[in-house]
Amino acid sequence: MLTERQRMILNAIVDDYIRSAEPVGSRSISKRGEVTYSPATIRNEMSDLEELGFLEQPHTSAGRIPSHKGYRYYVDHLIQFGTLQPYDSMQMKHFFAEKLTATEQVIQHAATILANMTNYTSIVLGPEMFNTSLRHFQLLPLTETTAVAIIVTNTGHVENKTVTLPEGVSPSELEQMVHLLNHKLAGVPLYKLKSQLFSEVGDEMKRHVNHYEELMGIVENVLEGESENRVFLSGATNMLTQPEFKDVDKVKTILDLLDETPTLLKMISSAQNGIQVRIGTENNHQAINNCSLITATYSIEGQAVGTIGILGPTRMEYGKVIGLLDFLSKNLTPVLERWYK
Amino acid sequence: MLTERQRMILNAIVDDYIRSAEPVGSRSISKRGEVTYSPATIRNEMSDLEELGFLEQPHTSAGRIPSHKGYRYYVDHLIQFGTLQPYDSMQMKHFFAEKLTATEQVIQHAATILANMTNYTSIVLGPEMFNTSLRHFQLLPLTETTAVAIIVTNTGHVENKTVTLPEGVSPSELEQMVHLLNHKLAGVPLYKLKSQLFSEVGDEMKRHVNHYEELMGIVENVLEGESENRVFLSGATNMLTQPEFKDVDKVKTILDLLDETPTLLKMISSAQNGIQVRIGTENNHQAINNCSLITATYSIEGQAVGTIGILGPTRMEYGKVIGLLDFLSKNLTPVLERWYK
DNA sequence: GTTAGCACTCCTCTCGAACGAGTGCTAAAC
DNA sequence: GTTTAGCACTCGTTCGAGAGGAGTGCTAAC
Repeated sequence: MLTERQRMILNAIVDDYIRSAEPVGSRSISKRGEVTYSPATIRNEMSDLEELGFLEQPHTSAGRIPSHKGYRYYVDHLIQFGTLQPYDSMQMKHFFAEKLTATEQVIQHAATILANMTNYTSIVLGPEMFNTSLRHFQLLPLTETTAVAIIVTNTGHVENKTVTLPEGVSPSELEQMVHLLNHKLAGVPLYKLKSQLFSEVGDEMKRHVNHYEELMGIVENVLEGESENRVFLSGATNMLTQPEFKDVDKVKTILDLLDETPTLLKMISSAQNGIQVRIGTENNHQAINNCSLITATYSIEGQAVGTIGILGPTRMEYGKVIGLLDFLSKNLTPVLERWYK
Repeated sequence: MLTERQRMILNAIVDDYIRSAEPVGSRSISKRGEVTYSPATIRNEMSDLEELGFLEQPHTSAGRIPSHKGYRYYVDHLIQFGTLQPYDSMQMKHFFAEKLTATEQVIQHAATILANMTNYTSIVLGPEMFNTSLRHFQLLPLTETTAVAIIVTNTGHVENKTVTLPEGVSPSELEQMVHLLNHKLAGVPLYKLKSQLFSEVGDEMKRHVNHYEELMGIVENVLEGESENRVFLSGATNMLTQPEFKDVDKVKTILDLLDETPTLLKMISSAQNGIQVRIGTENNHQAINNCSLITATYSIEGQAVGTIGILGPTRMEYGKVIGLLDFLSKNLTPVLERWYK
C-alpha cells in the first residue's frame, strides 16, 4: 500500500535511526543520496508516513523515528540480508572450526559468540530432549536417608538431584529397582519416560519392591526440572551500552527480567520455527517494551530442537542479526547431528 | 591515637554518610544528639581528622566523606554488631527452618537470601572438596568415540564431562578400568585422588588395559575444573540501585567483572578464615575500587570449606552485613555437617 | 508533482544571578 | 585552655532568560 518512494524513505529513516539513535530529519535523508528528492518533498512524505502510523515524532521540531509498525514493515518488506559481512563471516568460520566435545558446550559457545558479534544479549535454549533417550539411570545412596539420582541421556547430557529416601528401604531393594528401571527404560525417549515409567515398570516394581509409591515419586521428581538448566544467557551487560538504556532504572528492570530463568524460558520457547522477529510490545513483557527479540530455531533431522535468540533495543540491526542467526542455525545442524547420529 | 571525641565524630560521619550517601556537615552531626558539641567544635575536629587522612572533602564548601582509611578505622574500631535486627533475625530463622536436600542448594539459597536482605551482591564459594571423597566413578560410552564421565562425591556432588575416547578401546576394557578405579579409589579424598590415581591404580592398569596413558589423561581431565561450578552469584543488579553507581559506565565494568567466574573465584577464594573486610583498593581490582567486599568462611568440623561474600559500595552497611555473615556462617556448620557427618 | 522560502516550534546550551550548605577564622565566653 | 557564636567566604546547585539551531509545515512559485 506504500508507494515505492515512501518505502525508500521509510527504509532510509530506519537505517539512519538504527545507526545514530537520533531522530532523523528530512535534510539528512536528502543528503544521503539514495533518495534523490529535496528535503521538502521528503518532508511531505514523512508527514504522510506519520499519519499512516509508520513514523513518530518525539516533539514538533524534531526529526522522525520509526514506530513499532514502522519497524514491522521494515522487517517484513524492506531489509535485505543474505551474505554476512566479511568480518562476521570469518568469526563464524572460526566458530565452526573449533572442536567441541559436547552438545551443550556448542550451544553455550554459540551464545557467547553471538553476543560478542552483535553487542546485544543472546538467549539460547539448549537442545530439546525430543529424540533424546535414556542412556542410564543410577541411584547412589549417600547416607541412610539420602541418595543422589543421576540420569544420563544418549547425547551425553547428565542430570542429577539429591533426594530423600523413605525410611527402611534396603540397599538391595534400591539396587533391584535401579536394575529394573535400566533394563526396561534404557533407550526410551525422554518424553515418553514418564508414561512408560508406570505402564512398563509399575506392575513388576510393585511385586518386588516395598515403598513402591515413594520411590516412583522420586524417579518422577528427577525427571522434572531438566529444562531450567538449558537456558544460556550471554552479554546481558551489553544492554548497558545502548544509548536508549542509559537510564539505570530502565536497564535494571531488563536485567532483572534476564535473571529470571523461567520467564526467559517462556519467552524463548514460544518461538516459531524458522526465524521470528518480535518487536516491542509483541514480546508481551512490560520490561522489554523497547526491545526486540529475534529468534531462530535449529533442527536435527528436520525437527526443531532448540532456539537461539538475540535481544536488543527495538532500534536493532535487524539485517545483520537475522543474517547471523540464519547462518548459524542452518550450519548448526550438521554439527549437532554428529552426536545424535 | 584518636581522642574519644574524634572517634565519636568519625563514627557519626561514617554512619550518616552510609545512610545518606551525601557529604556530612558539622551542623547535621551536632543535631543528631550523640555528639553534644557545637558545630564549630565539630568543625575543628573534622579539620583535624581530614589532616590525619580519615576524611575527605569533595570540594571546599561541602561536608566531609570518609576516606578508605576512615572506613578502615570505622570497621576495625568503631562498629558494633552482635544481635541482628528483628526483621533480619526472622528471615534467618525462615532460612534455617527450610528443608533443603543438597549442600549446594543450601549454599546457593543462602546467596540469594543474603542478596535480598542486604540489597548488595552476594558471591558465594561452594563447599570445598576438602574432606570430600570419591563415592563413585563412571564412564558411559555414548558413541564409538565419545563417552560421558561422571564423578559422584560422598556429599552428593556430581561432576560430569563428555570426553573423546582413544581409537580402538573395547567396551570391556573400559568396564575393567572403571571397575578398577572404583575398587581402588572409592572413599579416597578428592584432593588425594590425583596422586593416588597413579600410585595405586597405575601399575595394575598398565597390565590390564591398553591405551593406559590416554585413559589416565581423561580421568585426570575430569578431575580438573570442578571448581568453576562452585561460585554462586546473586543480586548483581542490586549494584544498579546504589546512587554512587548511577553512572552506567562505572556499573558496566563492575557487572562485567562479576561475569568472569575465574576472577570472582580468585577474589573470593583469597579470603582469610573468619570475617574479613576489604575496602576499596584493598581488593586489587580497578573495577571495584569503590566497592568493599566482606567475606566470611564457613566450616565443617573446624575446617574452613567455603566462603560467603558480600560486595557493595565502600559506603556499605558494614555493621549489618558483618552481623549477618557472622550469624549465617556460624549456623551453617551444623546444617552442612548433616551431609558430611 | 516538485521544490524554494520562510515563519514557527521547541529542544538544548550557556550564562549569570540567587541561593544555600558548609567551611575556616576570629574573638568572645566559659 | 577549651568551647562556641559570629561572620565572611567558597563553591556547587538551581532557575530563568536568551541565543542558537535543528527541523517542521505551509505557501507559493517552478
